[in-house]
Amino acid sequence: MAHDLDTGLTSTDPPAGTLARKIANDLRRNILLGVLEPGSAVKERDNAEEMGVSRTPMREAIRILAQEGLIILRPSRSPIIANPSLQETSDDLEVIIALEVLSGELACRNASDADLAALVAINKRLVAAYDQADPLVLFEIDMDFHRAIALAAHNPALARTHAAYLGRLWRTRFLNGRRRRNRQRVILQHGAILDGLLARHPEATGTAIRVHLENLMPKTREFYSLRDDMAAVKQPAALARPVTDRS
Amino acid sequence: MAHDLDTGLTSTDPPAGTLARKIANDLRRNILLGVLEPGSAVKERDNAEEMGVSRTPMREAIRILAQEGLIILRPSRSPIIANPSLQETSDDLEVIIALEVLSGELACRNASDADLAALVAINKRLVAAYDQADPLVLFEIDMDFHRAIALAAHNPALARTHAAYLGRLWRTRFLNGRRRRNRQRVILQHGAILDGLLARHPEATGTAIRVHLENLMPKTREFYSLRDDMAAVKQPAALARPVTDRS
DNA sequence: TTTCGGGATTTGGTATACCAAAACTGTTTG
DNA sequence: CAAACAGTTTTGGTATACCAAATCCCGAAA
Repeated sequence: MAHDLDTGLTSTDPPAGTLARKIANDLRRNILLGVLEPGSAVKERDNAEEMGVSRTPMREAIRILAQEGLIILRPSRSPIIANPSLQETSDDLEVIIALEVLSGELACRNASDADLAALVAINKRLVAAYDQADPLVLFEIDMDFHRAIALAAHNPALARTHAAYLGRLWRTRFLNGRRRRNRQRVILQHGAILDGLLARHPEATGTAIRVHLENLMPKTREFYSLRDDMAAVKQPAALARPVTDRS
Repeated sequence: MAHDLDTGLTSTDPPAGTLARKIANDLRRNILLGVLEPGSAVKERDNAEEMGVSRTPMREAIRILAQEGLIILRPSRSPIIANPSLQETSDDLEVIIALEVLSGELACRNASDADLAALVAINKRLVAAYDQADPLVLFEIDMDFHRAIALAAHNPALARTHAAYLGRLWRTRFLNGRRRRNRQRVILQHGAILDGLLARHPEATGTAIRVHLENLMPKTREFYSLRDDMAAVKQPAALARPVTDRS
């Protein structure tokens, strides 16, 4: 199960086990890992032939990824790998904060002992991997933690929506590069969230989640400005392009 | 534009103007109005032939509606019109409350004068239609109001997600029957929301929205128990089925 | 009468073929 | 030399054909 990367399990939508599903998972992995360049076209004909499948399931796979926000569909033009701007990313962040705070509050009311045990176990994994594992592993544990919170709320719709946002944000964070600083802080903040949940204290839990996620906002900004700086090769600001690089 | 009923405009996902889109809009209208019985099967072959189109766009339309939550896809079985249980509906309600409170708070910061003017105009329409219009018109104005709040937040992702939940909840409310009581209260509560927005006071706005939407919770419960009672023809409670009527 | 089995049928999943619109290219023309 | 143009190509949208799994139905056996 290591390195699964299947972040988009929307239970309702496309029947599992179908070819379209497999293609979608495959494409998603390549998108998340950056194998497929953001902004590049996804031509259903070429990709289908390349993978040895027909256009129909490939087409459906593209739609699945589109609804997850990883691919942008354009009228009468090739779909392209999404390349979210800073604005879009912080928009997503705002939404996921609200969703996850709600999850935390609901989890205080609805979580089963098994749910909480799972949270504790994930946290243990994170601490254990503190200073040895590679960043990708840490990232996945981090994702698991947040996913588990949404699951513990026992609201399937919420979990589904949350998972979609988590996937998009995770991809952005991953592609922007992962830093090994601040691990200590992440562990502390996860601990605070866990404390709130174990005490079944909605306000404390919500606050802890909010604090934790709001940390990502300046970090994301930092990543983007870093990227822009690299693109501008430290040229004077007068030459800088506007922040949004998408039409 | 009267009676449009196209609640599912997800800008990203499926290119507008395509046949699949038109079919989806058509199907959605029939589902929302109850022409298509909840729980009934949607056979892509039959429906396609009936509408004089091929299976491919019909298939895609079904997927669109599935992702909106109006149709449930099952492995190797015909998709069926969603028939949300009370539990699922209140789950959706919990989520939309969080989304719309966030929208209101963001709107206090981001709304343009035009956005606020639009809100005021919609509210005026509602007051004007107070005691004359048929319930469907009122319903649409109500939807427009909430949609406009999400739009005023200037967060496209939020607006998209909010619209999806609004569509599902609206359908449930509509199918459960619309009452003409409490119009006065709705108008007052919309007014309170509007006041908060015009004052750009996030807390007041958020609270007003929360109060307004939390009203729906007991009302929804009432509708469902009424429905169950009708199904049981007022028989002794011992014969009542469990609340969830879906597998 | 009930139950079990097998074949016909229904249905979604997949592959392929066709079409029209948009994009591209190389040329022509002012 | 630049801009416009026409033919070709590329590409997504749609229709149709084929396949396999699940279902359904009916008859035979206990």
